[in-house]
Amino acid sequence: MSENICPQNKIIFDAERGEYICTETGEVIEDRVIDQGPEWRAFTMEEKEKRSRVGEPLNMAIYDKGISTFIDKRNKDATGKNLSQKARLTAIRWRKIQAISRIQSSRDRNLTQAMNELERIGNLLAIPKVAMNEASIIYRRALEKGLVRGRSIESVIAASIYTACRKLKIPRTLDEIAQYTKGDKNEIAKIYRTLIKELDIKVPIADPKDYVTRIGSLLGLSGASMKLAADILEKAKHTDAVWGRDPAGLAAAAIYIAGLINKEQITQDRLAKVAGVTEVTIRNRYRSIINALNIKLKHLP
DNA sequence: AAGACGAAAGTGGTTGA
DNA sequence: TCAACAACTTTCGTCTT
Repeated sequence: MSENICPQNKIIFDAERGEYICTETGEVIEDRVIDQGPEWRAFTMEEKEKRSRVGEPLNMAIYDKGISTFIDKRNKDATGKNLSQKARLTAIRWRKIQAISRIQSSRDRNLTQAMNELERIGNLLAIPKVAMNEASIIYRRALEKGLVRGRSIESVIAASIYTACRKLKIPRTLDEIAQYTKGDKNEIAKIYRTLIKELDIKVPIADPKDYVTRIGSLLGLSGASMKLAADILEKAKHTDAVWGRDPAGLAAAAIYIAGLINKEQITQDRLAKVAGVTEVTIRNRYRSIINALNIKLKHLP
């Protein structure tokens, strides 16, 4: 659909309005996708269930077999007598096959489900292909390392997507990604941190400037104002107005200031909604940036 | 009436003894 | 293990346009 109009990585998804938007031209690629959203999700869920219904009996078959003819380590037969040498060797081989087939099938089932989830979330958020690939690589590595055990596949996939986006500097907030999963934001954040640590992934520090284009285009901001906002952030880069602050909030504040300067004012309310922060945060960031850079606006103490 | 402002209390996670 | 802590949110009354 949209690939023809715009290079894939320039398209963003505005979940609030249910539109795909090109970050370069600000043009709406396809609206009302939200109407399809639920069906998409329902469809996937159905499919997931269908899959599990197909998968389950097979699964049970393997397990039944495994349990009913479970080969323990005692090397005794049913009557308690020791097995012959030959029977013992056979038993060892059986145990190996049993272990391998169980591991492989569970790994495959896991990956199948994970890739479905990746596809689903990726589509909903219009994640670029490169990031999808990156996410799938990250997930596979996590799976090999046993990091998925004890966590939901969906959450680990969500964290993988977030990690891939961070790594490739694609501005997606945790909230946006969490929105389409059952798990909550904090759970995904925690897994994200684990992934970074355990897989030794280097992630560039989130740059508020990356969010300017995104937020700006969602609000129909002029290119000049976006440029100004980016410049403001660049200047504030090494001040304590920026240190350790939420990049989305900083971007929103910079856009707000740029809007004031360029007489292209955007209300804090709208900005807050799009940036995913509160008005109060924007106000705080905006005040500290103004102080740090000594920007003079008419109404200042 | 809408928007901006900021104080004060609340939230949930991290940190360090 | 738990209290202090930082960053952000919620809520709300007041001021400005």
